Amino acid sequence: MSLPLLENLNPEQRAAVTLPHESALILAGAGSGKTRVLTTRIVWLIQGGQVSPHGILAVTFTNKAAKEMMTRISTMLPINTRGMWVGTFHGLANRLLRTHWREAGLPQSFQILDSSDQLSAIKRLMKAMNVDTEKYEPKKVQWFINGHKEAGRRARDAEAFDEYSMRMAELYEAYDAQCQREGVTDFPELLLRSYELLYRNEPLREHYRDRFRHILIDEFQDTNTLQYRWLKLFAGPHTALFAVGDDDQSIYAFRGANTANMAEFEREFAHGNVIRLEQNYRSHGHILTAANTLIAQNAHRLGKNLWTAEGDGEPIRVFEAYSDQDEASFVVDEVRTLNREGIALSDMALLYRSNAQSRVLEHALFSASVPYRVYGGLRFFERQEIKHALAYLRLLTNPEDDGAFLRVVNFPTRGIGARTLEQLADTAARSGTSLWQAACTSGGKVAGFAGLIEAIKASTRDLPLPEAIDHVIEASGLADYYRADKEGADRLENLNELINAAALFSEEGGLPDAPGPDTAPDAPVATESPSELDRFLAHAALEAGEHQAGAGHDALQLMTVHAAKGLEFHAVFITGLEEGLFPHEQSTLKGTSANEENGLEEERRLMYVAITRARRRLYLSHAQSRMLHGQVRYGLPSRFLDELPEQVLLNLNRRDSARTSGVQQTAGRYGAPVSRNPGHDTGYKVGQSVAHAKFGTGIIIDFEGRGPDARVQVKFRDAGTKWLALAYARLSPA
DNA sequence: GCGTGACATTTTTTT
DNA sequence: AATGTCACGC
Repeated sequence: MSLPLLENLNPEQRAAVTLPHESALILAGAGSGKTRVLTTRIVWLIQGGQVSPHGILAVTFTNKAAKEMMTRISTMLPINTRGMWVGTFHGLANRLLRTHWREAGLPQSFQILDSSDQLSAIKRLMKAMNVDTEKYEPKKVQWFINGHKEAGRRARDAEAFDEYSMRMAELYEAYDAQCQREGVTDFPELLLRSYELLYRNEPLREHYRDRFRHILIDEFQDTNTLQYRWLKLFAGPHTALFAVGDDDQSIYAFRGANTANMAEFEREFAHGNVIRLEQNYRSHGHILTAANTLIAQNAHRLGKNLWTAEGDGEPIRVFEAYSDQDEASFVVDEVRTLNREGIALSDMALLYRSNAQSRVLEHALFSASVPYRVYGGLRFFERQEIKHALAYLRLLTNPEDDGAFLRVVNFPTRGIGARTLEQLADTAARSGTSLWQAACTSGGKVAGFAGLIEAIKASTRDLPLPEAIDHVIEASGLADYYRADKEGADRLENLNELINAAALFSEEGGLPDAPGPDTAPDAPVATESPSELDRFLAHAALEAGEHQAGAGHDALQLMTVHAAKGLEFHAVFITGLEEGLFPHEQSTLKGTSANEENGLEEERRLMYVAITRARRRLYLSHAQSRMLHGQVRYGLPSRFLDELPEQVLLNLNRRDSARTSGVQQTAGRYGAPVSRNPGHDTGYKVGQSVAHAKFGTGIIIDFEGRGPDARVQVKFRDAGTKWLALAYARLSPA
């Protein structure tokens, strides 16, 4: 078969695309055309008549990736792709549960809690159970529950060996009971519940196994235990699994991703059917060399080495700033220069390890009037006014939802306080009903609220979705509340935006997360399709919304390294390359030495991801001092800088001789003054890098005494923090 | 019942 | 620095 489809593929890519009907593992390095191979394979399978769109299941991790895949497929394949199941794990699980809600033991209008809803639900539960939240932190409980769910364990399967874990398991069980009572699920529950559904229901399982001939999984290295088992349930004797992944880009182990799934998949399914995509089409040579050298220091790898047909390109620029502000000014200068040379701002990325670092950078960019856009942070559907509006909607469709009830019963304030609610909760608990039902039989202000909800329900029954939402916002008093608030203009605008989002959702038919009416014939069991409101609410929970304004303008891209995965830019700045920040201290400090090692390796993979985002130019910067949690902290250069081959680096500081010899210098080249304690003529100052014969390199973080008594506190990179007497410790400037 | 001020607490992120 | 939580007083 000679298809134009395959023309621009290299031999490995072509081999992957045209694999026979067998399971295979594709080890695809950064920039090796992974998404292209995946989508081209789907198109190739359908075009060649090997499978109908109906027989394809394609799974991704993010909505963005799912959309991207869908778009690419439909441009290559001008046929109806409706029957194809393409989506995120959670989106597909939701689709399954909406179709088979009865068999899954859920109410038809079950709602989905996001992380913060889940945390409130846990706090509420713990309060009702009189659990000491000092001893059992709600966050830890959440972590415990989700961790077990993601490993496929219900409360009764949770390991409980001491008082603490037994109590945790009890809470887990009670939490699940509460969710069931209220008709809500959380994110991991979607997966676990649909897993159990297919596991127990053989006819249903056989139906889907027979249907899906080809299952394709993107970013396989990010799958957790439950997701892998979920996939395996779908794999019948006639199913070919096509897993694409890169173990070197696994950066979500901290939340349960299990890289071992790749090795296991190779053993269980691929049977040596492994294709490596190692040619990188993205970056120039020096950048790849740096990435390869860095990642080679990880012990646990499947092994892979990227190469490029391009030349070496430019060296990697390394810059040491005096302070975080100095670093920010440096970035601003370089960005402007590149922009003047014709590089679009949107083709440059400013990366950092943690969100807190963006503040200083934003400030500098704002002062210099460089347009920028920050990714991450608060998402659209997570804003409080949106959550309030959604809670009203949830209550309309699912009155058992106590969480939604509590969120809005007194917002805007209706004089229903803690005391009243306590009594209401008592009544509900005694009769074993929901707060809503208790409210319907009570009097006073609570009855007023119940009447309000009933009235809204009646008047929105026959309205189209956007108008119904509009009515809810007005009738609930939300609109008036924010109109009265002098800082409520933005919130009102967002509420309007919610109506727009609903209108858009209606137009598009609500795909791909929820099944439209067209998918009902797929099901072996007849079922009513969910209401548009239910589908919209699921959409809101599952796709928190990269729904941000200003996407069309040329702006510098700011984001965490995590958020940058899958993207590429002409120029990339990786900032804050300091010990403790990147690698982050939290990732290496906790737990056993094995955990520490794993933590460090994950940080290194994170650095690998960051480096491989760059096509042509890469900047690495670190600062000697940085404001963190309101205090100045002194940090050593990240060990990752030492792990890069020197011949591909260009030290920008050396061009400025004043910087290296300038012991007296107290201001960075870019103007930000750095405060330093006078060293009392000892030749040492706070913030200075020093070397010790035994402890290695470190940085002076404090100073006390003078003359022969002078002592310095040094934070060593590897040996911890120590006080040293200058008269005895043989320190030397480093 | 509700608003205000003192207090502690800070990873990374998607769904 | 900034944000959320909690206790207290009106």
